[in-house]
Amino acid sequence: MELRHLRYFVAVAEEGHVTRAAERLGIQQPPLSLQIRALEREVGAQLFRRRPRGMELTAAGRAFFTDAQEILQRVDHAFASTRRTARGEQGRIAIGFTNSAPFHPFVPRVIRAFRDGFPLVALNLEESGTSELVEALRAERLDAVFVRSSAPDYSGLAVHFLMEEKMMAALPAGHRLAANSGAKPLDLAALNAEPFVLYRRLAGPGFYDAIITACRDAGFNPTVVQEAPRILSTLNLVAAGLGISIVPASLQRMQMDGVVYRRLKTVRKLVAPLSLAVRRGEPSPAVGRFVDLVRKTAKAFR
Amino acid sequence: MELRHLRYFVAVAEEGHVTRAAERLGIQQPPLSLQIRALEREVGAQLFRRRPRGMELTAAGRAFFTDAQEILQRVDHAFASTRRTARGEQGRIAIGFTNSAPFHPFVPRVIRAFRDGFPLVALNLEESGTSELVEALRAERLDAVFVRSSAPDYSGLAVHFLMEEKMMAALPAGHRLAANSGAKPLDLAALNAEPFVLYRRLAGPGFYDAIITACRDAGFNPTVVQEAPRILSTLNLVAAGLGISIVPASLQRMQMDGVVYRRLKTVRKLVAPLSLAVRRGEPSPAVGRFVDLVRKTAKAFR
DNA sequence: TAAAAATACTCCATAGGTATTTTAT
DNA sequence: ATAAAATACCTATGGAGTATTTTTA
Repeated sequence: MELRHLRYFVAVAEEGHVTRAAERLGIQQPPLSLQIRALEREVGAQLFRRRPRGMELTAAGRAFFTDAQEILQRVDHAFASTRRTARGEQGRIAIGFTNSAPFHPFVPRVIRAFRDGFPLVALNLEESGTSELVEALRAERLDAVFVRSSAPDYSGLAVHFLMEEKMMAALPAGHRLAANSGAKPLDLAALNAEPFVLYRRLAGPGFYDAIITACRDAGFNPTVVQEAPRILSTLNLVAAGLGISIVPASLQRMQMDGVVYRRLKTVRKLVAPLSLAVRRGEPSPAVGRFVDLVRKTAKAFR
Repeated sequence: MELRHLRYFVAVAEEGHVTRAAERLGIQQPPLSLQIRALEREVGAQLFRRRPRGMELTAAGRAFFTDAQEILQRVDHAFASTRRTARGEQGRIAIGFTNSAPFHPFVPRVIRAFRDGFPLVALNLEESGTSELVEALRAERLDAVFVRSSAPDYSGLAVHFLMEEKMMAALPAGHRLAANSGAKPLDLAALNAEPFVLYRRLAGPGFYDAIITACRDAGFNPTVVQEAPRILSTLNLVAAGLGISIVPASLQRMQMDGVVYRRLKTVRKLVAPLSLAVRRGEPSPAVGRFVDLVRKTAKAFR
């Protein structure tokens, strides 16, 4: 049995005449009659009662008619759905974020833009530490990951740099250096004797190492009094007066009581990059669309 | 596109190799390759990524795979379902009963037997007056009707006689004729002066006319003091002492307080037939099965 | 280099066309 | 008598077979 038989059968059932159905199908009556009889033979049941003025569905024919219509409809649906998937307009993408990424205004904005542009692509969003995300990406549990480190082990992955932002000093309110916060940028060396609260090294080695290196370049070895598991915890600890920290500028959006931000003199490498990592090789169309949109939006954002 | 393409596609997707799939399908590799490419061309999307060691589904291919499997499964289902319908093992039958029919023990028994024998045939059961039932049967709202009249207007219908039962006198408890109820059959002429309560003529002309005729043959014109809309109402009125009635023997099953039954001397035509009416012409297979079972069971029942 | 898919061709089964007959009211 | 399906026969498209080449890890 072939779909042709279903198409022919439906036409005859709807028209009630082999001749009229043949006309509609663009073929002649005799071959259509033969195909219908072949179908009946294969199904093993009479589908039509031959009347002198046309064809009438039997009970079995009515049952088959319902199914045949559904099958043909499903075929059309499968074609359309597959084409959409190939164009990247339909599917499912799993996206990961490091804990600090969602605070950058670009990230929620671009996710929203993708949702609007590709409403048939289902998004799975997951927040975790950089190393877990990269592992999940390699294991194909995630398709794209927003990371903020400049260079962990990205082998086998394609990392698209999106943008970077300055780092700022986060000081407890009332700290001596917080006094003239509107003033000129702070010299890193001025933090020389301060106790540091930093985002834990294991979860995201990028920031931690960059800060330590920058301090050493500025001539001192910072005292890290505590590591925090999440970037927000870092600010909570600063607010509690345990020490100072250095965080991406976008964290200013968090108007957190008890924390004052102060610009830092530009130092090479002491920046917070934002990148999008995907697996190397041909991505699924939907992932391709996502990467394209993220890169295009990032270019416009800068 | 034809089902062949779906069958071939599923085989290649499942095997991961054109060569192995061709083997499984019993054809050669080159034509299978061609069919797969033709399918891709018609869908308008690459379904496989050609690897040096086999074929790998693309995202679009995975989407199509799910649909293709469902479609093929549905085709199998349609065939099986249609065959069952043709054999009368599946479908829907609407059956009607006159008000008095369900009291005959044969009726619930045969319905139960059909349910057990043909569990995939859905039954719609409806109880109504004979004329309404016959009209519904002609209008194809019903497929088979249990009737109890011997001869209303059955033109265009096939009426299968199933069995008949005696009529009995239903007397109020304490009635003078109810005294020796275990005694010999009552002569109809003995009811000569009694007030009669009868099942209304409009709903079921059969009983009414048969009783009147029988009484006249016995030499008197019965006084009908009330007509009841349902056979059970008749018994309620008898129990209330309004009069006596003549009802099918199966009504004895209703052990109704205040009603005593008494056998009648056999009188020609004063019997309660039970018949099954269907439309003339070729019935649907399920209806055919039903009629066959009812007639066969009735023969055994007699 | 080796396994697998693609290409080039040949063949024939069968879908479809043409002409005519049969059927049922 | 007539409308419609069935039958008979013919044609040719395209699915499948055989032999060979190309591809890529």
